Amino acid sequence: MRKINTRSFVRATRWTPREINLQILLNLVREHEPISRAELARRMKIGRGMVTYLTAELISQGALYQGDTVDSPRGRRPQMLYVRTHDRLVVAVDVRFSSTFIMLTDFSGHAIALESFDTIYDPLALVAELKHRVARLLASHGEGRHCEGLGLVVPGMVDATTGRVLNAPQLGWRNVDIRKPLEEALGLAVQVENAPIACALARMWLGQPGAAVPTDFVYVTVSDGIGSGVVVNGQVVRGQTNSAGEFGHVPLMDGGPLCLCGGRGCLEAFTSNLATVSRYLGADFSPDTVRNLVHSSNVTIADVVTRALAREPRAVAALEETARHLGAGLAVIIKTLSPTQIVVGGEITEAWELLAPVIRREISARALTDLAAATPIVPELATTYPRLRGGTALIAAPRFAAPRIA
Amino acid sequence: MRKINTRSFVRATRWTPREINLQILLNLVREHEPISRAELARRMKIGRGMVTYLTAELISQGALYQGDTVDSPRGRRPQMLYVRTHDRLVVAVDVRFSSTFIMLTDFSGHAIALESFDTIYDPLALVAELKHRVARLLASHGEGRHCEGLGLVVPGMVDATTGRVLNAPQLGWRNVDIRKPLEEALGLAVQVENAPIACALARMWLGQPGAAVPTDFVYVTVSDGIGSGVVVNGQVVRGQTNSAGEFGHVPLMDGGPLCLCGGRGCLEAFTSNLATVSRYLGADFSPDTVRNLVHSSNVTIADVVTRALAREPRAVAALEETARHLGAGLAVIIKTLSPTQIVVGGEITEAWELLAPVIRREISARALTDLAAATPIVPELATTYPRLRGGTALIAAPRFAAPRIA
DNA sequence: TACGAATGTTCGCGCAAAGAACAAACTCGG
DNA sequence: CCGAGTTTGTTCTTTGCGCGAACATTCGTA
Repeated sequence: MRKINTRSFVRATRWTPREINLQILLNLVREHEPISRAELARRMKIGRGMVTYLTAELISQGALYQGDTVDSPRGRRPQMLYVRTHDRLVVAVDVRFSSTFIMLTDFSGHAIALESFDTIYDPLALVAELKHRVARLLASHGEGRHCEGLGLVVPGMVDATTGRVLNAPQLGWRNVDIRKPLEEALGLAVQVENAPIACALARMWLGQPGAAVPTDFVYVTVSDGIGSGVVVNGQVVRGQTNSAGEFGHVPLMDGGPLCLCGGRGCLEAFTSNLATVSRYLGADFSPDTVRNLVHSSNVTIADVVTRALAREPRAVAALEETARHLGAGLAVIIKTLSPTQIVVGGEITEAWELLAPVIRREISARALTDLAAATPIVPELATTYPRLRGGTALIAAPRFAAPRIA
Repeated sequence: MRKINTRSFVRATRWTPREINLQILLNLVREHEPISRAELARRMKIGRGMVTYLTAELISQGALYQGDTVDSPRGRRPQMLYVRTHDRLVVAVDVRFSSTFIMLTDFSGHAIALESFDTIYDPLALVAELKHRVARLLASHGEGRHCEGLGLVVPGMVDATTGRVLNAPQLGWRNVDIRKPLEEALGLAVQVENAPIACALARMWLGQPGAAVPTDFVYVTVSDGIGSGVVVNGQVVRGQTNSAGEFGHVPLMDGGPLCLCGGRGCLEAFTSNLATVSRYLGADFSPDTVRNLVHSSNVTIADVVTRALAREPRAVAALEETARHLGAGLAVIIKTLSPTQIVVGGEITEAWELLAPVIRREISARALTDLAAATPIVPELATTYPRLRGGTALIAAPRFAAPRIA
């Protein structure tokens, strides 16, 4: 039951049903390909004539293509339909503190080429570098296929409608309009998004076909900070000021270590990679000293994970302590949003076998009901490049989204 | 951007645009009544002919009626349209621990009659009592007007689709199907809903016309427990198991008083009315002893509020301490959901002048940004019967909601 | 080779959106 | 008092799409 916003509504026209049914059909093909027109007619409960009509439109738009006919037990052999993905390209860009990754993918998120370079913090210089590299990538690997856009994933708060980066402390960006210069330099449609939200979008839109696709879940990223992408009713929750989902700064205790946000006892102060590494080094977490300490010690979170997997006691203890607090934080998410699952991303997921039992124990101890305690907690390994998949999703998803009506 | 659920979608038919535009038109009349056809045509950007056509349909359905013509500076005088509310009735029922309230209202939520009786905990006996009272109310105050349904508001978890009360500890109900027996006994459509969610729905659907209607907000109720109704993108968030919004059991500190949920340091253990009264009485909060203590002392939350308003130091201190923790709890809501406003309901709102500055101070100290710190916190006084308005909204809202498409 | 069965296409009907034309009802100025 | 101008509301025609029925196609099988 949704309320109609009378200040900003979309009226239905004569073409609205067509628009809606085209989109439904496209999504059915996406999730059941290969699929015949007759099967689509059955699933949509419309006549086969209508399906012919709609598919013709989608094929002429280049959204679908028709494969070969296929054997069937009796009767005319059906002609299978597919979503056109392999010859539509997307450039996904992941800007991180140290490195920037560029991946050329097809429309379903399959990687075609990947490269990286040291992150350039000046926005315009970054645009120039990207222009050069994207052109080279498309020339060498594009094979003349059409590029549909570029998805830029940024570690910070983004106004998705304008593509303006509101605040990305790791890059030193505040109120930077990166979309317009990028679009002008590249001649491509550009979408900019916050990293955890992009990861959540990839999960929702580029999941394995056939797998149950969650429409109510939370994606939690554990890296230098704790970020999250919240999806409710199949839509991302942004909140008033694009600042929804700041579970990282939910306090787990009064007092506790000082956090970068100025508060005390924040989830992030216990579970960020900085916190985990400094715990491993035997230091208390305090924002002023920790960065230097961690940097000078030359120990990274990857090292701690590796040593924990080799069962080095101090590393195991540091990670288990992180898991303990993370479990407490996830319990808060479960209580407030009751998602069907929580996805956890970040380097520490490599040691999931160590973390999972601790996290599960903490959640069970805190959950209000057995069902809530059983909420699946799913790791997403960094080796699958979730942020780059997110970049692809930024461009691909709008082509499959429900039209906005009423 | 919403994902289409291919397992459960609604295909558009030839009549879909009509359905959508009828609903948009109805909502425009609702928020701008009295309004002429010509003005509607301008707002919807359709021809006046279309409006005549659509309004004729809505008038024949009994959703709108046409008032008198009205003066205009020049040209033909417009005929004003109104939503038909005064001769469509709704019964709202608020089942609470001690008393049950029944209110007969019109479709816009205006009270026609109100009565109450001691709550009957046996579901079937309650149904029988309601049958008797509703029949009497309609006979004495109905004046032959049609009753469109009954909205039942319950202090507990409800599966809104089936109308089953999953768990209402105050009533001792677990898995009680109250809707079907009520519908059969009364011959009326019945909707059952959790109290804070119903309050949120009333806020969204029965707000003053003209006022900016929030589509992203949280309604927090402070009574024996802390409940909440969360609205995102104009839709209620229910979560996996109808257990979203349990902000009452978010821990504010490690350790702290034991809560009824078994946890420690829950928001509810600091800010429920039980906690406030026991604090006033000088007792620590612990679930076993507190109920007896509060009961035997004969001091109610209303007494504490009254004494605080008379500036009795102990009462003021008890309430300010409650406000301090409530502010910390609301800060968590702001961080996680970033709503455009938070509405606070419950007896303690009578002393809002004492609470507001403390709550605001606590939020400011914890908020991540200035904008977040400025999130409006709005009290809703119990004298406006928010739960009964919620009951009306349960029946009225579906008639105005956007049709589910795609 | 005829028949049944399934897929895919074509065609005609009916309904609603869209917009133009028309009717109605008022003000104002001569 | 009457006509021009203006705004509202209705009616009528055109257009396009959903929808179902009929038709064409292509297979297996008797």
